[in-house]
Amino acid sequence: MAKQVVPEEARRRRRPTRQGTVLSERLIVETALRMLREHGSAGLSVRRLGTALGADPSTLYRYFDGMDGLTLAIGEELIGRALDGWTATGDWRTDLRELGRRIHGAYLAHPQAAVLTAGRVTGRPREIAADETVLGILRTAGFPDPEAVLVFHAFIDQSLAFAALDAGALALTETSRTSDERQWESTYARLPAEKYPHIAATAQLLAARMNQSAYPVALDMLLASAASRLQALHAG
Amino acid sequence: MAKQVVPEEARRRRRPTRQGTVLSERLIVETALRMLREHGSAGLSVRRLGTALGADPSTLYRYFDGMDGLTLAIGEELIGRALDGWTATGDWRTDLRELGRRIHGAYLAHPQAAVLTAGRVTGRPREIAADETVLGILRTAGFPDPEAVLVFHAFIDQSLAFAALDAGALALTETSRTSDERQWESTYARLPAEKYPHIAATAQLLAARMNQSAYPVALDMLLASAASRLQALHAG
DNA sequence: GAGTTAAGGTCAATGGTGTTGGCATAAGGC
DNA sequence: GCCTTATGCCAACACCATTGACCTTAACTC
Repeated sequence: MAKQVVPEEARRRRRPTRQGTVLSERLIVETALRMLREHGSAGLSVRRLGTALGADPSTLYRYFDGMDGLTLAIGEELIGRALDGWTATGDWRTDLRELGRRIHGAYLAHPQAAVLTAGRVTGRPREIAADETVLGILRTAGFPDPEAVLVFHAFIDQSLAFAALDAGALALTETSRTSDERQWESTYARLPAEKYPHIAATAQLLAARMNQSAYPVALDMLLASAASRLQALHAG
Repeated sequence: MAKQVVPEEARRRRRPTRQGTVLSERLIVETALRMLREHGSAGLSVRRLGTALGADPSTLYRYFDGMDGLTLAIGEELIGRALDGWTATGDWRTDLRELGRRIHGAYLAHPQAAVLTAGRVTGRPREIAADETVLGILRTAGFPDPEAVLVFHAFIDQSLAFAALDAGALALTETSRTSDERQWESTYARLPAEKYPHIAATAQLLAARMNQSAYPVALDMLLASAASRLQALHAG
């Protein structure tokens, strides 16, 4: 009966596994993250995680109520890492650009976990702290509350949306990913100019661009638009 | 040997399955979409799809080179539906806004499918047509090629990224979704003003906003930024 | 129409997955 | 040192995608 999961704080007996390792929630989450990073998207499975820890796979169900609980724990760890060590400069545009890139980057560092967690509202302390920070930057910059909330919403969701999208691309199997990436050189670059004049005219530029993330550009455009809204408000 | 997949156009012999259905790529994709809508994202498997079609699961490998190929075909269908019946007005900003909303809407109509496919580059005809259309709008509007490609990339990926994010929220189980949605009224609205002044000050606005999609706002901001770039180019 | 070819269906098997119930053993409280 | 039970292990279950071998029959040729 692996139904009852004992919360980490209440854990008393720590019996080493057959191979000698002593398990803990921390150790499991960290090992899972390492496996994801090292062995790619297909790298994480309960069985593999078990053997990596030197434990029977079913043992993990004493720590998490299933694969879902494990991924949530991983996601929580990711959010925490996103803002570690950030400090404000006082310039709202600089600060938001940096924060956006950090969020995006933290998720991309663990694509498989990002795909699963980027869309969820956890309501946990570190997520709340991030929201408070972004809202504070906007309100301090002079955005009136309704405008601040609009921009905040667009900023946060855009960051998470691109994180999930770009993470999804990284999380594909090796073959799927290179197949997707080659499309811009193979299929698109060879389309007939009569039928697809615009693609044909920009084929070089497309091939050079489309395999990167569009997030930096989209982020700068969002910030530029916000800046001109702010200016309009102050002028009027 | 199920390695060779015959392209749909070259298909000559159509032998009915044991249960009498005559297969085709169209039929398979449509059945897959229906299964995704009805049974959720975990509801689609080769086996289930096979039985739903009255065919042996392995038969599907005569039509697609695996689950991946099927996913791409579904994505192609979705993007195709987005553009069905659209006509240009000639005003680039109006046209792009409408296209963006159509893409976003088409994916949200099939959230589970959108989650699977929004990140993929299919390189199939209808996707190519969509790309050609958007690029054409930008180049015709007067964006020089490098700028047109940048804006195109940001526009397309932003639309797909938000489609995937918003679809992900819709694709959650009922309980997870309402739990996520309630966060803004329960957790966030009750935070102490001393520790979270900005969230507390805007709690009402947040609760009203955060459960909608931020895509329309983000789209308008992107278009506004593009417009001012275009203006700057013509002025300089 | 008869003969030939191979497309496109089926069957059976492989090696993977998450998950669970039962068992045994040792950790920690007494 | 005893007793309880938490916790690790084992075996099994029900799925999954994918593949190779087989066989049926549609469609093409003469």
